[in-house]
Amino acid sequence: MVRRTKADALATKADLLDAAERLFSAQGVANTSMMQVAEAAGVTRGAIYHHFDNKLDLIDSMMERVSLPFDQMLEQTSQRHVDNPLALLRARLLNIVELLQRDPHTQSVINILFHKCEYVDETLPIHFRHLRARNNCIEECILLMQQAIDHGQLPKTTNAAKLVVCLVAMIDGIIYNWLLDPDYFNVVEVAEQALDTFMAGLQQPA
Amino acid sequence: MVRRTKADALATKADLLDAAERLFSAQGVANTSMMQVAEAAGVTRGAIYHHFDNKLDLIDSMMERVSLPFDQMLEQTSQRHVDNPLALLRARLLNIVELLQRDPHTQSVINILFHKCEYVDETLPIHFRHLRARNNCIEECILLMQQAIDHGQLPKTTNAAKLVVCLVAMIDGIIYNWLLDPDYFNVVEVAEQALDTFMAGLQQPA
DNA sequence: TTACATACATACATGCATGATTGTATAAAT
DNA sequence: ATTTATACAATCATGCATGTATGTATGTAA
Repeated sequence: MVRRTKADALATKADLLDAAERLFSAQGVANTSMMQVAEAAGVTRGAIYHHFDNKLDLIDSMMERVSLPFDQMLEQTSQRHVDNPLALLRARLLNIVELLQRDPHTQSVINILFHKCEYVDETLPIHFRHLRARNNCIEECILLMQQAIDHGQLPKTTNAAKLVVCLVAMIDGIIYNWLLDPDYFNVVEVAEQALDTFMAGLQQPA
Repeated sequence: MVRRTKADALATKADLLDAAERLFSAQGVANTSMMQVAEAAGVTRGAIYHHFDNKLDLIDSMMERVSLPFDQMLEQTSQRHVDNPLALLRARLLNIVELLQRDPHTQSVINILFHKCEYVDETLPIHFRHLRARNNCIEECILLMQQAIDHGQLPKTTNAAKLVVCLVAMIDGIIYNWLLDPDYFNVVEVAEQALDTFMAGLQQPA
């Protein structure tokens, strides 16, 4: 009804993204219409189609918003672990879980990715972003584990690639199950326990 | 067009369930219409609504079909492990993965549950079945781990409940990731590695 | 001040998807 | 042999959801 300034437009866009995050996370992507998102943001569908091409573009923008802090986290190499790749590996994986527990945006978006969005061709561009991030994470973990082997922190016979898949899958599984019922257990606690137990097991030869 | 015998009707029903399994697993539940399912089964929508109340009922029947072999598997207590609860625990979890690798029906249905179906209120009855099975599994695993502690196979200080959550989450995560890209790794191999490493870690005190 | 671009609201056209109803040919029961 | 129930096909009515096109009031630049 009214015309707004450039800053107001950005606020509207953010409102739309917030509303989408909430609604998608609560009711699922396919089950939420553009109309509902607009209403929740206090505008009409016209506003959405002004800011986003379509539903997919809306979701994509939503994802991009949280991928930023995630990428930042990955880049910061803790100085404390410069000569302790195994500890860094542990810290890296734990950081993901801690970010998840701390930031509600990350929580909603990961929840959408895991439980509220079908993994189909139509939504492929969204999942590509997710997969790329995951592969980056795996690659870095393999690198770190390899360094740990070279540093003598792990047995020479350690199969880094295979064990990193186990490790990352374990974290994925913990997040997956926690999001299903966040009151059932504490993510960070369980993740720590899981990491410690698994990494203790790494010391034993097969 | 034609009228069939009672056995033929059952065949039609099975065809519909098969078609639904394939299509849902390939394109997602929300993205697949009753029309498509009917066409894939070589009948019209009339046939579906004769055999099933609606889409949800169709999905539910689909799930029920595979829950049978799954439940059977859980009931068979291997005689080899009567006095080795830790080995039985390992065998139980590995059995799930082996069943998954072996049976394409289980594969499709678990794939639907994990990746092709939004976890929303509307589909709650479906996920309840899944959650119930998972909780049964967790409870039995806790029981077994407790027995292992009593048998002296694990340290007295072992926190069974917490560690079983880690274990089951790890298997979940492996399955989750494997279904995303079945060619990336061998489920059974990785699951064995994961179980062995984690259970080796159980021997170490915190 | 005029001209244009921006930020939406409103209205419209279209396209499925669902569920219900009805029709019908055949098996099964009596 | 007749009746009835079954197993579908075919049609219909309805309801969203999407995308687009248009209108309009306001900021913004010249």
